[in-house]
Amino acid sequence: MTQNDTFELQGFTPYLLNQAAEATGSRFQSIYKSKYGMLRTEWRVLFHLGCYGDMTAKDVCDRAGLHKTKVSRAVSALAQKRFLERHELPEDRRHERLTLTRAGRRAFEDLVEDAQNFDQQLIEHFSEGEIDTLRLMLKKLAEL
Amino acid sequence: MTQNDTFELQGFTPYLLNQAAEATGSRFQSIYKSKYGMLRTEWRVLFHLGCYGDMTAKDVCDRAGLHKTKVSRAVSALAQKRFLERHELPEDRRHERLTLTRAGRRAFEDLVEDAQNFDQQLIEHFSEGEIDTLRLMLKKLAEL
DNA sequence: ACCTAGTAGTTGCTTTTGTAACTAACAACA
DNA sequence: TGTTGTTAGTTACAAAAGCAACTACTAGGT
Repeated sequence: MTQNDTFELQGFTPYLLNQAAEATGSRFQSIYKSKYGMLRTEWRVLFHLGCYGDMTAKDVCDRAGLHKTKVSRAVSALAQKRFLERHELPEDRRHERLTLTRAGRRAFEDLVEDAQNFDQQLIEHFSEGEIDTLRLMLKKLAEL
Repeated sequence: MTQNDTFELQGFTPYLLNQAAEATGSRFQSIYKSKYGMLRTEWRVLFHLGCYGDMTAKDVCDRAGLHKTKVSRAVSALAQKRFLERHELPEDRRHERLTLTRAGRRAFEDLVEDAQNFDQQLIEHFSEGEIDTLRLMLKKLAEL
């Protein structure tokens, strides 16, 4: 436990981001996992559909930055839970429109509440200005 | 693509954190992966030893917030690459002190440079005040 | 009509992670 | 000296992620 080079791991941005994301993400995951047995990717797909309305799997990939196999499997899992339905588009039968079922929408709305409470608990440790800065920076870092 | 509930995914802190961490992390990963064939956990263990000096696997677990199986496998992989050596402690033979070899230290020092350059490129998009705020907030979020 | 190229989504196989059970060692105390 | 409880680290098995090949379909020439 000696040694000290100039480099400080605790100041390395990707490491800090990862630690913060891991800590908050895994805590939040336990909520939707215990309630609905959902994986993180399933949660994401559900929320994309819930927040932005019907779209194809490809749209979800692009918006969320997820690989198509991951989305494909998440969609299958959600379909099996009867949280969404797939409808082939007649104008191009390669695409399928994903739509939340009533049960899917209920789950989404339930989890929105949890998400809001969770986020509230996170951000109440900071000032409004800090939160705004954080959000702005994270968005920028995400698309760099 | 219609529908819009009050909840905004782009404002949900864990989601933003995850996107930013994923984007920066995977970009940086490609560096040490291509150079040394290292996985993320291996990189972390290497950097813990390089930055903070010799310690046991347990110490790494506690400091980095990693599960012991993950660390165990990363240590094995690094040992196989001849980047570290394990020495059983005589006063308690359950523990083993992990020490970087010369090759391990060289790899570490090489990657420190990459990390510094990488971080430089990230933070130059922001003001010093913003960076300070970000680091502080991420640390706080990580240990909440 | 046919050929080529490209796209949405799935499937199969490999690598990585997570979980729980295990081994070996120590500590405290009867 | 046992016995019980605890800890560091490994291993075996199951779940999940990554990658590449595949199917089914559309589009644009010729």
